[in-house]
Amino acid sequence: MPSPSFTIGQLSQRTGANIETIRYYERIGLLPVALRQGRYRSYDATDVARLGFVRRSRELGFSIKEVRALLDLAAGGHESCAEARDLAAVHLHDVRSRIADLRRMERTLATTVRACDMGDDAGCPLIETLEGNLKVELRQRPLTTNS
Amino acid sequence: MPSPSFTIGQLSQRTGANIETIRYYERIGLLPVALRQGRYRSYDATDVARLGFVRRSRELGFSIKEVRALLDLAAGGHESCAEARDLAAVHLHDVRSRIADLRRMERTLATTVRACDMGDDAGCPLIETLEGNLKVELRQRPLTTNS
DNA sequence: TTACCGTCTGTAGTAACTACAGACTCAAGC
DNA sequence: GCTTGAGTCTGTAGTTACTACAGACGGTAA
Repeated sequence: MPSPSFTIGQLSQRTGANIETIRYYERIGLLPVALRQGRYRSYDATDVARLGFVRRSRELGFSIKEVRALLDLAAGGHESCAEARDLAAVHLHDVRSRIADLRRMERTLATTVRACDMGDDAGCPLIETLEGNLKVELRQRPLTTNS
Repeated sequence: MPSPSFTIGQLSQRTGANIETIRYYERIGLLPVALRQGRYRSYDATDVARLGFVRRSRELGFSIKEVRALLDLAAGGHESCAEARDLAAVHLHDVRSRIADLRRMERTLATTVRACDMGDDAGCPLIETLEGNLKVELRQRPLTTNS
């Protein structure tokens, strides 16, 4: 018996991908051109799996290009594992360096916001930081000076 | 005496912003339309300061729209401090949630890469994770099984 | 029959740059 | 005086990964 088929809206619900995105993936060849029932696209379990794979990859931060590579590797069987692993390792390195960047931002922002809250400054600590008038790491002041 | 003036290339060197970006900022009104010497743009210390402000803001992850607001606040004097602080606080919250997202990615990637390295799996742990065959949080396996 | 929802194609918009093409200017060297 | 090369100019298009329409069509239910 034929596996049940869905409309694009149903595929969207099942995978969480939005409809425009599904059509976009088809356009760029990340998903195969869908079969038609009349002029409406028609999908089955295979499509759900493939789109699920794409979405999970994207959620892990892989780029579309990387997702393409991963799809190829997934089709290639277990010999591809080392390659897939390397792709993930490179990506992991990238994710870690983005985390480091964001943490630097976080520290500076948190420090200046805190300085604003203490509010014993002639000017605005944040603005002054952005103007480059203050060294970005504000020097520690005794909390007793506070208000 | 007039303050010394620079070409766009010199401004670029002084601030680290690239030339195309400087012209882009002018086009979108983030920097004022530059004076000309002949038909070349001409900049001075004021421009260095303003562009420096923009760059530092961008490095802290503020969007162009937010940078515009910060520039207005900086021009507005110290009454704007509370507003600037709030903008930064909202942004800080945003940065923190991006960090949390990336950390989730990091954990999953690190776990799957490690599982690949242990290599006692019939298939490829990464691919299987992406296929949704494994719960994303891989269960811990005793290290003694390794090799 | 009318209303309404879902789907279709095709195009344009988003953010923040970056990368040209092709023309022009200016200073230095011969 | 001429050439060469570096720097600059304008204007447009490309990048990433979608998202948001407009305007037309299809199918179903009251």
